[in-house]
Amino acid sequence: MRPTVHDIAKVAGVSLATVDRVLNARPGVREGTISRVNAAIDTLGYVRDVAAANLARQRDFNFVFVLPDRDTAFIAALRDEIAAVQSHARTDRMTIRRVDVSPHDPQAMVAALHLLADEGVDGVAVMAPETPQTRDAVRHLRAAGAQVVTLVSDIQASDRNHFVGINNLAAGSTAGVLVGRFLGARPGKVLVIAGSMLNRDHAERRLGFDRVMQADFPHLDVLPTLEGRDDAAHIADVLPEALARGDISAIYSIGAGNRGLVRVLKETDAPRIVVVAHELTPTSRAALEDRIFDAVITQDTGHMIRSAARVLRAYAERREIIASQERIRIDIFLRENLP
Amino acid sequence: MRPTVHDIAKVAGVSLATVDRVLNARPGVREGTISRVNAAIDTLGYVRDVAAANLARQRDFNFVFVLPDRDTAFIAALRDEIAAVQSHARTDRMTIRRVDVSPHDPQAMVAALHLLADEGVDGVAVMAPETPQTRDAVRHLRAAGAQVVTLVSDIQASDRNHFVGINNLAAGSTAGVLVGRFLGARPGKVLVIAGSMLNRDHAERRLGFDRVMQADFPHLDVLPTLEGRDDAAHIADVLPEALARGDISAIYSIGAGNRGLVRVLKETDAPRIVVVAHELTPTSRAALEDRIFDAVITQDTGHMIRSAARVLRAYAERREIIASQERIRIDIFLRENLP
DNA sequence: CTAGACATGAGGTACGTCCCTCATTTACCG
DNA sequence: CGGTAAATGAGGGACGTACCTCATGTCTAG
Repeated sequence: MRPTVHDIAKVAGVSLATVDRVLNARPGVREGTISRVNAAIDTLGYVRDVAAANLARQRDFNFVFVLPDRDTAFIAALRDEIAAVQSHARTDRMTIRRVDVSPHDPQAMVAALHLLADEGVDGVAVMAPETPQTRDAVRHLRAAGAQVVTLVSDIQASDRNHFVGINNLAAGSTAGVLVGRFLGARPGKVLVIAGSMLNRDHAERRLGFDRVMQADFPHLDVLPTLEGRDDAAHIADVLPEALARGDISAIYSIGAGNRGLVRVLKETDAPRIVVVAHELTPTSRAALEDRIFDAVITQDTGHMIRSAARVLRAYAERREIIASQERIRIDIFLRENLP
Repeated sequence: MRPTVHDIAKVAGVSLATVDRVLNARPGVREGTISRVNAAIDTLGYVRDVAAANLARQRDFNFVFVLPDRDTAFIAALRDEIAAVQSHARTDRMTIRRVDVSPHDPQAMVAALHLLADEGVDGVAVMAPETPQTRDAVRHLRAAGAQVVTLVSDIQASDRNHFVGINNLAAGSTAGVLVGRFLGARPGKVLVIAGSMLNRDHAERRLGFDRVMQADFPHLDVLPTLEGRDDAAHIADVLPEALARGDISAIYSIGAGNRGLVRVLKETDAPRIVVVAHELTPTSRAALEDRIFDAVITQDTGHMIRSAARVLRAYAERREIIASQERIRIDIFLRENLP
């Protein structure tokens, strides 16, 4: 049988109340007594029964996901996964909400976070650009007692507890290696399409990509970024022109809007182009299956959302997190290993 | 506030005892009453508080991992992850044991499983070859009320609840594409090293590999399997000879013993060979970093062990599993996206 | 020496569910 | 219509922890 608080009390020679004070870091216990209790805890190998604790505490955790209000496939996937977690969360005494914030109004994000802080939520997972304002908003949340996890794109030097996402520099490098090795020895031009270089993750991916290309594939000519605005229609507009300038042997698609890219590639009669893109979505999956894309680099949205929820919960309960479980991998998918 | 059993009783107009009988499928309730209670459950959106339930039930789940007693890096990794889960399991009212079974004695595995069945464990995760005997042993476990999950290598047509592992045919195909595309257009010979073709997962990988090579890279010449017995020393013995026969431009290492492969490759003065191997271990990771290996195809051991534990728990508690969370991916790691 | 602060003990209630007992009502059968 | 079995009600103790109150003991400053 697992030891209980009663056993600790007996072994330490104190009353239940004192054990409770020590366990929950309540004031009014002498140093010496504290260590006596802790010694008893160690010898017994006591671990608090979290289920019973939460039951007694009548604790219902209140977590909120704050996402930009865009309609890319990636955001849609995140929303779906949040919905999935929501339904299972109730079993586990937590309530999860989602707040969508306009990506165009920088003030909106800060206002939303402040609102949540005042509301007294237990934790927030936020996907937001890194600005001095968002940084302060995160600090404010933390000061209000909320746990904060940054999602997809980190907000450094804020007080966030944890970042859920990938190293985008490494992701860009990975894309570079795939493009370089899939092309082989023949020289050629590489077109890079990104949403916007103001976007931190896009800029980092580009940087990682360029580094690898310069170091390992100097025979390839990487063209300046084509800004696709993460918008399929816009990409479909401007891409044909870029392709017409000729000799493009590979495309690296950093951001969203792959539907536009696929449409153009399907219509072009140019020779086979190596394509590496980001995020596994219905579009990119179909493109892999049709051999229009050669590889997709992605982060598992389901894993990210579940990880964010787990981490918020762990911090709220002051439990340790399992680092390896919460590490988001840079997944590479080819046609053959699609999940 | 979440609805409780009391609320159900009120809404359904029955007593607490009846609600309890319905909830726990105890006999002695009329059909009509059952549906009245269920209707109340639906309208209230009641979900059982699993924590409270387990607390009351004084339930402590007893799960066992049964692994072959080999000392490959892969098995070692599994053991480590089991140890990690063990320590966190206590928090969650479960006890996890590990049983190591000789891989050489086919009877030993069956005996071990029968023992566990008689012992009355709540669930077993088993990594065992697929034989009529193991199949029967699994059936016996299930009949004894235990949940069973097969690990790494499936035992089909047994009664197992779930399989935790990857599709090895697809893994082999993935390896094939990587080898083929990394080599480019130039012809050459491809050496395949496996543990033993009697091993189902190895055979499947080989099959997937061959299919892709034939279909997509007919200019490459795939040599017959070199049996490495999953043993580094043996591989180091026989590999130099195979290489000396000349013109090997790629190696696909299906099984264990990569330490031997790395040792030989480090000493050889042959031109750069493309190497794709399985399982991310300290050896293969170092080989990637040293550019001796080009890609490693792997299944996340941590994910697998945690998934097995979660699935056993879910079945034991009769809860639903989240399919996407339990799907084990075929991970591709290059030097650039190492975790 | 004593007031007051601090440390500790003793005991209780609550959380939501499970599971038990015993009494009572309802339904059905002959 | 009585008798019997099945269905239901009423109530309570238990699980392990949190948190509350009140009483008592101990120390220290003035």
